[in-house]
Amino acid sequence: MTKDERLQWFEATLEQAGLRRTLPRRVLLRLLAASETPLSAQDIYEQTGSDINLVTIYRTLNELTRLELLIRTEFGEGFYRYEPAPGPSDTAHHHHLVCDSCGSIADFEGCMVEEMLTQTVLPNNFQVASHTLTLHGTCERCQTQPSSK
Amino acid sequence: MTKDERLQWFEATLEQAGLRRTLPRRVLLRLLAASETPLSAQDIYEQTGSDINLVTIYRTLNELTRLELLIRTEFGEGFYRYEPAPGPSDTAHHHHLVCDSCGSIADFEGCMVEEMLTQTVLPNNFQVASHTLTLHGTCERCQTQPSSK
DNA sequence: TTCGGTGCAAATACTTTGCACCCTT
DNA sequence: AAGGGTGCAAAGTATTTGCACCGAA
Repeated sequence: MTKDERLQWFEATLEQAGLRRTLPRRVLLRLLAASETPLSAQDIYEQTGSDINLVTIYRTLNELTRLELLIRTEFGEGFYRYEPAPGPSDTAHHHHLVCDSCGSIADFEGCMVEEMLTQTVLPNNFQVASHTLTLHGTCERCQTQPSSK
Repeated sequence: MTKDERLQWFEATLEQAGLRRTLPRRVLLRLLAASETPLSAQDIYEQTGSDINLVTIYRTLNELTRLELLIRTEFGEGFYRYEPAPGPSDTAHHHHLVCDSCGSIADFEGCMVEEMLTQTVLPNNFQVASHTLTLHGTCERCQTQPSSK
């Protein structure tokens, strides 16, 4: 999925939900799509130079998450981080590696949870819709020169 | 691991950490060990009939988590839940099924993430120490009679 | 023109901290 | 006796809500 396709999908989804194409929404989507790692509300606020009200950022993040344009995850820091959803033709979602030493968050592709579940018996016929997998450990940099960030 | 073995492990760990065996700590460990699902600080506060100060509960939960006697997890509710750690002879940890309809949280055994990782290439030689896996979806009850709790 | 959207101020929810007193070791 | 532990009050973060004004359709 290219950056353009992604933006078009965003716009289309907003439209068919009867939502307006406003500046804050576009800015947020652009920022999140360009980011290497999931961003917090505070991160976004700072990256916009405080031009968009923090309350608006929270409201927008909630709205876009409700529309499933964003994914919300908590990495043990005490607040949520957001990133763009994989998209409608979901085939390649990813998960995250969290370094417990420096706090860095990296993506990792090649999730095999789906395959794993075909070999697993779930209690009470639970119907799985999605899943979250986060690996904790130590990143390469922290393995040699501990701490910091 | 029997309930008695678990309690002994708790006491021993407290002792060798130089921590005192106090009423709040015992009560918390007992409550958590007896619970079917992970409990929040508020849950525990209510289950003790408000006998133990909420601040003490938070402090105790942090302390026991630091000692790795408890596992802390966020299930998308906006607060943390705690449950007893698998124990030193960790062989069978478990993960959770969260019903997005009623919010119920159930355990599920038979995690195969470890095996999965042997077949996965992680970026930058990331060294995995632990992982969190949560399945979201619909529980059996909610598949027939939606909503409520 | 019409609602939905935004900003500001204030409120909430969860969690942590400071300090004096208490109790396990 | 001594130092860690607890309770109470207050503070700190993260996030939400009420309301008047603004602006996209």
